[in-house]
Amino acid sequence: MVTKQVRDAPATLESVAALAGVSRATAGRVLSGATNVSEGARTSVLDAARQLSYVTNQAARSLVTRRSGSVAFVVAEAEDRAFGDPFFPGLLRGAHAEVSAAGKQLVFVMVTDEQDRRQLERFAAGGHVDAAVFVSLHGDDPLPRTLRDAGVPVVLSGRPYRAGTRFPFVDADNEGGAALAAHELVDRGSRRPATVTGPADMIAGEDRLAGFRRGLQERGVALPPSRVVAGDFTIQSGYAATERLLRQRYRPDGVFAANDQMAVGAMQALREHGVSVPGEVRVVGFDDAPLAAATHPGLTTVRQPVEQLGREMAQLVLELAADPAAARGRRVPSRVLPTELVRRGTT
Amino acid sequence: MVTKQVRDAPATLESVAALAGVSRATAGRVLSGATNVSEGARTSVLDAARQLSYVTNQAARSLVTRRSGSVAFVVAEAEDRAFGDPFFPGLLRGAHAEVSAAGKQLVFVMVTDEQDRRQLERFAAGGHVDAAVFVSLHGDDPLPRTLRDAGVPVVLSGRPYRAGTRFPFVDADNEGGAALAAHELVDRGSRRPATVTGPADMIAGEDRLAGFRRGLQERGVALPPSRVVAGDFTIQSGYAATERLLRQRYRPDGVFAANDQMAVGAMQALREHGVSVPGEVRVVGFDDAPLAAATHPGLTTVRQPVEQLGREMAQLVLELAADPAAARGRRVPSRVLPTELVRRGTT
DNA sequence: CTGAAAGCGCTAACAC
DNA sequence: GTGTTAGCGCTTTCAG
Repeated sequence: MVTKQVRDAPATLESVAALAGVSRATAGRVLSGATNVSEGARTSVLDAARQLSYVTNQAARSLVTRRSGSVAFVVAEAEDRAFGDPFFPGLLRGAHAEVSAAGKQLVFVMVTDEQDRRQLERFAAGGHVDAAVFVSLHGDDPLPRTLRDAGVPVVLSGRPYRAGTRFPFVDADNEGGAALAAHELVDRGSRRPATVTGPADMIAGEDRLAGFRRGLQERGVALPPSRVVAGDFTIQSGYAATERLLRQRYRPDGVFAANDQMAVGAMQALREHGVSVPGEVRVVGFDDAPLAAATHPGLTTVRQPVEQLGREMAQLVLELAADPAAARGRRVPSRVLPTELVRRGTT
Repeated sequence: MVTKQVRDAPATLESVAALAGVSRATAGRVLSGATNVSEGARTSVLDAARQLSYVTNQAARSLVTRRSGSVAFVVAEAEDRAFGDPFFPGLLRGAHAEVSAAGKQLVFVMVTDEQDRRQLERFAAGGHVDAAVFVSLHGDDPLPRTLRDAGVPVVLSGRPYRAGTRFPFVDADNEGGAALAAHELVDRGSRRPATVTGPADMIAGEDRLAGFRRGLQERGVALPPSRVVAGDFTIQSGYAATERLLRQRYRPDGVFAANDQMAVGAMQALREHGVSVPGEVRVVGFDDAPLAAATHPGLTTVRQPVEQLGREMAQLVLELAADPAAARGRRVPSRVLPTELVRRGTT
């Protein structure tokens, strides 16, 4: 029968060592996974630890090792845009899985104003995190650089806006995925394809537009400026953009929306104007959000591996934290993950 | 000009005290907000701290105070259901705001399997968190009790499933909100209202059904069993449930869906069957998710203050952590937040 | 009101 | 392989 340890003072390395009949140092070596310990010592320490349900005191360890054992997941968003999208939960989930598997904890940080910023800077400078991943950064935020200068490895989600800032990042292949969408539209018969783009200040949107262009070009189909209309990743903007498209003299017969939300808006507009999908107009989205499977007909879209993106971000930053040399190295070890077309009913 | 402190060894209490010309003890008193310090000492310490950009070493502090300065945000979900809903990000955001305002950090924890469970138990037992809030608990999970028994204050999101488990919780007034929905339907003219319920194992769904019943009763309108159909909070289930409703001999002229997702599914089904909304059938949802504003017409729904729920959870658990006596007290200081009807175009 | 001193529990040299 | 020892930076009695 196991000893109830509920309310007592927690076991310390000292007590474990005593029970195991070894020194504190040896007990410590076993529990922190050092190799140079005899088999006998190892098992008796492990036994003792189990009996006392020993848990290492992270504070004490941190004090001497100067590593906190935690990774910051930073959401930097001025407005609450990031909360509407299906992205953020997946990234969080993936990052958490990886961080947790590494035996570290994920500290969630949201940065909305100047005060938050300063607090995070202090927090990081104080050595409270071993690494940080950044999500949904707007424009050219200086925060990552600040942290990096304070010695904290940083990885960004999404290709950084300015080419000059050499930060490691993890991103989906937006360009390639959009080309896939273009091919699908054309191969299914669209001859006058159009696209609803993302906001100008988001690089993912730009990449998708570029990829769409390339994809059409590869099929020898033109994309006149009149068939490129701007959206902002919301359902409403997809709706409005599509109405604009429908007012044109020569209606498009295919729409690539730069994300699924806008594609849903597009479908609403098409339906309300009595345009059949995919009969008269084909539609392709991007993301493969849960929403995409729930429309009627189901939305053909480009899937990006959201959770995997989160995992890779965490993995990468963990590597950098483990090996500071790599972090300072020339090569920026970014990762671009493949996207794939998910064909449903709108093409 | 401020001294660059970027790469140097971080300032310690010792160095601050030296610069300020006081003892380490006094410096510590100032920086941890004790009152019994002379004005002169206080200002010189504060100055010194600023100059050295001192940040207290949380590890060292924790080691002696035995408090970690962090709060766990625990997502316990067997499947990924919790990730589709608009709920979880709002709760997280609210909780984070409050935790952060209290100068503590939010540690994000996901529990999916037995191993995660054990890890969290150890983590908590090791004193790594001062408190924990639980989100999207299924059925009657033993985890909260385990933590509480380990001395960690716990607050749940949503009324606990079993009445017997006396945990503090924070919840929206599901019952009252659903009654509002019933009133709206009837007051707008529905005489044969129906409802699409949530899954049987989720108390929020039960509460909403009960509230809907009460609301109809208050208006003297009947709800025959044939007009109560089961869903599971997904768009697809709302779609399917509504199709079932439409196959009945006497079609309903109003639908209350227990969440917005199902309401969206319901609207899809109605449209596809050529039924006009709100002309022939009125629809009311629940949650006021972003989606609700994006349908055509806009979805009338019951708003619950999601972010506020998160805030209150954090607030409550922080209070309990600050005052252990309260935590052990008789009274369970749960909080139920009001809901309100948001009228859009579907009624 | 302030200072001196004693640890909190752990790791990392350094001997043996 | 293993034990001894010296702190990591902070809070907290306890004197003064």
